[in-house]
Amino acid sequence: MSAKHNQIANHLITDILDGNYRVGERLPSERDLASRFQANRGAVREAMKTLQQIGLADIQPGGARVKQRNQASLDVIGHILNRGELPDREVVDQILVVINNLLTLAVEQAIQVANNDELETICAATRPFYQQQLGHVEHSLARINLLQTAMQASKNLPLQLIARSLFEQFAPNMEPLAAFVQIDHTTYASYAKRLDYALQTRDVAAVRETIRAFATLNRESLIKAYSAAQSAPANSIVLPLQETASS
Amino acid sequence: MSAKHNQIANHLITDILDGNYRVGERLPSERDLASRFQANRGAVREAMKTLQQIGLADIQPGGARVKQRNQASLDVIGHILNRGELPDREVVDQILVVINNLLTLAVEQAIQVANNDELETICAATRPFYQQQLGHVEHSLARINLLQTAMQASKNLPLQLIARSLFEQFAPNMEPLAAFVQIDHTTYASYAKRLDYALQTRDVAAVRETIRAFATLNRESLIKAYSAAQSAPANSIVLPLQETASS
DNA sequence: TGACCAATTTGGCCAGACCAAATTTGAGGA
DNA sequence: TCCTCAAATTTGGTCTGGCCAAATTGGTCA
Repeated sequence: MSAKHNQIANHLITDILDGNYRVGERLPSERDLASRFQANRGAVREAMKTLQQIGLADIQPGGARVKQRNQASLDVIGHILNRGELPDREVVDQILVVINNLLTLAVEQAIQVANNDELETICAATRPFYQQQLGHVEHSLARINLLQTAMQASKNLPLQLIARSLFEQFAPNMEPLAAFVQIDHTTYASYAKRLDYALQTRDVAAVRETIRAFATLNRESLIKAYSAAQSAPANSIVLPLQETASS
Repeated sequence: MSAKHNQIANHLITDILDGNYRVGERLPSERDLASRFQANRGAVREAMKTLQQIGLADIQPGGARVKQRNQASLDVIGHILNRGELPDREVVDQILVVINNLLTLAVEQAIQVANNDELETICAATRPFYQQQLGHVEHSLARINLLQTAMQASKNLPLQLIARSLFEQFAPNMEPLAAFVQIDHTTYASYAKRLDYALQTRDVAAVRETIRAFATLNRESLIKAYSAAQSAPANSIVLPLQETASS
């Protein structure tokens, strides 16, 4: 499917994240990797460049060396989540904390710098939660929309970039859990209503508190989803609606 | 100095950020760029890969197209700050807001998850501010250390990655302003002392308030620095201690 | 006018080669 | 025996030239 240099890059990334190379250790040379992957050195070169920009390897004349994970770029998150059947629960929890925090900041900033019309766009994004009956997919889209709208209204470019990068790596990797997520529409609706009101009154404290409530709700639903997913056989993850099939 | 593909990449990045290519517009072909920069296609190829991973261009068979700035990766920030004599004041302000927020979150998390020894490392990082006489450089290093220590203690990987990426793009680009920054050591010391105490008593509200105070202080000193820098001729930026030289 | 098809352009990849810097190695001296 | 320093090797950076498949483009035909 994907381009060859991506295959190579992904292979190397997986190897590094799996700990097959120790930090500071030298990666095989480009020529070596080229013969291993039966590829041209140019393709390997591009893969190495990916590693470098993800921040997993420091590549210099003389050899490429593995860097520490917490010295990497934000773009590793997606690859870290991508390992294993389910995304790492701890990292997911940490991401939720950060996203919640960024969303709070965005709305706070929006209240400070946005005019009524711009603020109204955020309010509009809260309404689907309590004015409509949403399916799983629509609910998810509505949440994404709320996040993006808030980021837009904050007019804070770095904030937008961070939220985008983080979320784009987060969302697709949560797919395996999606089928196990139960959404408490009623509670969600009431929180959304509160957020809407808090925004219109530009009540920062209420906004902060409401988003915190959202976060708690999300976190609880995620915990349940993990429990459900882990108690289900691996082969039923793709088809959670069917009976437990034979191995 | 730098590698050729970096020169090409920087040139293209500057062009895009300067608006020489409209969003959605197709970039020149790799072969075209290769002849323009008198370089090999392979080098251009690596430069294009940089653009892609910075998120400024979407590169596909058929042509590479310019993306919107707010759809880029966090790694554009450095390049955005790098344009012009002084870093863009508005973006700098936005970054300070975000960093302040991330620091607050980190300390909050640390208070939640870190044991006393780990929390003590943050406290230790506050002490240089009020137990020692710091020069400009040492003061700067102490601030960096405080930030990093807090991130470490938060044990939140995404948070660490974001803060690191953001700060590493921010700090070097503030260099042109460094000479104009006046540090209010006395106030800084008193805030540091408050933060130390708040940490030891695990008082989240006090921490939050103190960091906000820090942020205000930083912001004010930055505003003054901009005023000073802008009133000084361009050629004196490098040598701010000398008399205003002839144009 | 609009749909369809061929020619061209473009990115992806490959082969082999040269250079400069870094690493490794080995020889010589203390 | 151990250290030092220079030679040989390895490694990344770049180059030339070429082929392939997908996307774009332009012209043709209905």
